[in-house]
Amino acid sequence: MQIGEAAQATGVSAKMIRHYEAIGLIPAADRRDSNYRDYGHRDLHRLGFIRRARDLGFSIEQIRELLKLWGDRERESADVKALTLGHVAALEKKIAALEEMRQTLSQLAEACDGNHRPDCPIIADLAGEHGRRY
Amino acid sequence: MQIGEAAQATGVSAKMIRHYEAIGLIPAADRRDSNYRDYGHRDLHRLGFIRRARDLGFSIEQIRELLKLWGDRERESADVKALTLGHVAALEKKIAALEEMRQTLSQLAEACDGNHRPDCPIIADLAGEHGRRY
DNA sequence: CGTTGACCTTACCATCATGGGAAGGTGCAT
DNA sequence: ATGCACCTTCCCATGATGGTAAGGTCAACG
Repeated sequence: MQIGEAAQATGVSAKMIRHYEAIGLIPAADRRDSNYRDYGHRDLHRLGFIRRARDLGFSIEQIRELLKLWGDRERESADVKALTLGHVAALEKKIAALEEMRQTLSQLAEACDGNHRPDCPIIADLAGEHGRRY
Repeated sequence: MQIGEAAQATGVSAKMIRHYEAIGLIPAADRRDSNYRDYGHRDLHRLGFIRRARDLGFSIEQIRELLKLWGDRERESADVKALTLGHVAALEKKIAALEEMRQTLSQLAEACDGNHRPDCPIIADLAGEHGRRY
């Protein structure tokens, strides 16, 4: 199977498949006489795994670790769980930060008339004027 | 005031102050005979504005727009509000995406024993095994 | 057989915001 | 005058992804 078909099948772009190979996330694909990369079942499975992990927000390095664990018959589920919980904690931190921005901005926007006049609590806040920091 | 002190005072790194100047977000700073950049009150105020906007997650281009509006006596608060609400919508989208990841991963982690055995619903999910997609 | 078009190859550049470091100049205190 | 802290510019790196250019491969169609 050529790279384009593998990309289609797994939802990982051909561009990214090559990239993952270049950074050693996946082994170098077999090549045909044409020098085209050739993918089989195992490769597709691995790419699907990566795709799913990316969708869940794992970083490339975390995925590298997950792939190692996936292939390790001696793995302890505790390791997988720890990695996952670490990622969940990072997600929560990021969510909290974005949520705070959203909250602040929503309140400022609500206080803004949004008319043709220039007066605007949003600009006032950014400019560091007294009434800020909702 | 030298760039280091301005950085200290505004919380914007010297590195970024130079960068903002290079991309035209702030006007080129005055120079002393030494060729050192020299900052005054106006500059600090502007940098503080940028800092606050960055903290609220606005992109550089959005900040460029906000700065333009800040300095525009003819501005309409509606424009500021619209820009802000657009950003809020983007934040909400991002939060929702992260929240979904968090939710899925939390459930998978909860279902994982986290012991010395290899069996793990997290790996199973990533590998595309049947019971996945919580 | 020859051309076309879809696919592949590598290599380089761009994004976005930020930081790191090198190589060298400035300025003040000892 | 030596040292140290600060400044200057320039280039490179991050993480994940996409774009484009220049060229090779292959199957189909006339």
